[in-house]
Amino acid sequence: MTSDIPHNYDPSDYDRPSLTVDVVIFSLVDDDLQVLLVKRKFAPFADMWAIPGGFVHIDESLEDAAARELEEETGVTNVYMEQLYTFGNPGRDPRTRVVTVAYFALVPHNAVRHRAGDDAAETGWFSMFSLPHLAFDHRGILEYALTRLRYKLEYTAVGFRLLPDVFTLSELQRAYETILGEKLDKRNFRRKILAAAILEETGKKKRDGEGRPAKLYKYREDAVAEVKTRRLFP
Amino acid sequence: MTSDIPHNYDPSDYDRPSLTVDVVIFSLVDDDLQVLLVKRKFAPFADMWAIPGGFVHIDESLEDAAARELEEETGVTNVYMEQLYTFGNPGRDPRTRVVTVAYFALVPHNAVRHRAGDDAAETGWFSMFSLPHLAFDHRGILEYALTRLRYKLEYTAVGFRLLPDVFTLSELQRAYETILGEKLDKRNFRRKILAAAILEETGKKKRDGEGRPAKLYKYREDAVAEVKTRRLFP
DNA sequence: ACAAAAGTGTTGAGAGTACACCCATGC
DNA sequence: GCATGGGTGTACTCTCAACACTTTTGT
Repeated sequence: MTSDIPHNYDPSDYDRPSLTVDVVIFSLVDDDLQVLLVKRKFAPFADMWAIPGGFVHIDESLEDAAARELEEETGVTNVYMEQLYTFGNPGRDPRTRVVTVAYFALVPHNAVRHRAGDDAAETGWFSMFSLPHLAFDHRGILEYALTRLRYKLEYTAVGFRLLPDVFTLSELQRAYETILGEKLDKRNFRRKILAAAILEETGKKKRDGEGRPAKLYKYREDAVAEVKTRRLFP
Repeated sequence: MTSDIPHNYDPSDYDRPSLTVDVVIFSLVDDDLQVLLVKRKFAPFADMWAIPGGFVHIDESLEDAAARELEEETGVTNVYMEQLYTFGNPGRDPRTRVVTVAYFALVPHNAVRHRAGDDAAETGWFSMFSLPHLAFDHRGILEYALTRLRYKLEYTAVGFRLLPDVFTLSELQRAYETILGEKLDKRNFRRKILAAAILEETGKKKRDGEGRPAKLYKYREDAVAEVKTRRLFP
């Protein structure tokens, strides 16, 4: 019921958990699924890597707080982002009770502003498949985020949100293979991804490197992102 | 990163959102999907119906807080419960900033303690298909919970968590039909539910009412609850 | 014997999977 | 002309969906 309490109830400061948002920022770098981490400056876990995040301001929504953190770290706005899970075990932060609402974001790597030490915090991209030691319960959060991302890719077509505005089907397939960790059949991949009807040809071709130039595709703005999953019952 | 801030940072009380858990308690009553609501005693929304919930204690996990609220309202423990979503728009509580972590629970109606006004709060079961006016954003939370429950039933077999320990396949099918809002084919339903291999016969039969006695089934403790969903990519 | 609910199989359609060769370009 | 990656079709299998009658009990 969200707090049905008499007006005179006055919880002391110590009774109330702090609330933060953390944002798992995924990107593809050199055919590798990477995540942006920041080096902590203060105790606890000083000098350890952690998922970027911070306190929720009193007048902003959780989504806005997550988007703000994302922009502070990457300069990027308007990317795919969804709420992942809320982690709140006592003891996850040794100082005090902190509950964090975790989000995950998919950002095209070419859109990221690579900060020139502008606000001093040290950040770095790390492969999801060889993570450093992490502060708090952040390792578990990242693993859960990867599970959710993989699951999502299996029944939707959000993978292209990690690519630039226009991309080839081979690039998209490589993205799926990188994240899912398995080879996919080229013909079946193309048939299914096109059957989902969320991409359209740009009419242009990618002409670089070797080999035959590839058609460039883009997201159809009018499309619904979710491919309807097969149901257990008719 | 969950609050990387210097030690001397001291947010005033007003800077910090309050945190609650709300629990959407589903049950089947007379072949109807119902939800337990409580009547608020205090402003705002005094005398309106609301989803049961309350503050998270400083030393309990979010799951524990949700389970505590559930038990306070129903006397029930050990039921299916999962985190639904965290709602935190500023303005959802007109007094102050309140962020709520919503859970939903599936409880067999026969297990519910029907409170004899024991701790004074008025509670009531309401059909999900004819809800009263609700406090805060609770209508939206219930609608989202129903969507998630339906979605979940489509690719898992958790429906039996709304039934008593033993049940017939016809009862289970009626539960699915009630929640999904559509008729299901008896033969296909049975084939699929049994193919999921999470139920087993008890060897007993339900002998009451009219007609041929039905086999009673129960949950296989060793089964994995999640039926693997069909993947978009092989 | 009849009313009531439980239980049971088959067939056609559509989707999923596996699989190999030709095409367009740059050098 | 050859190396490189892009692009295409088909046959088999399996799952899904639709559909109707027999069985067991109580009265």
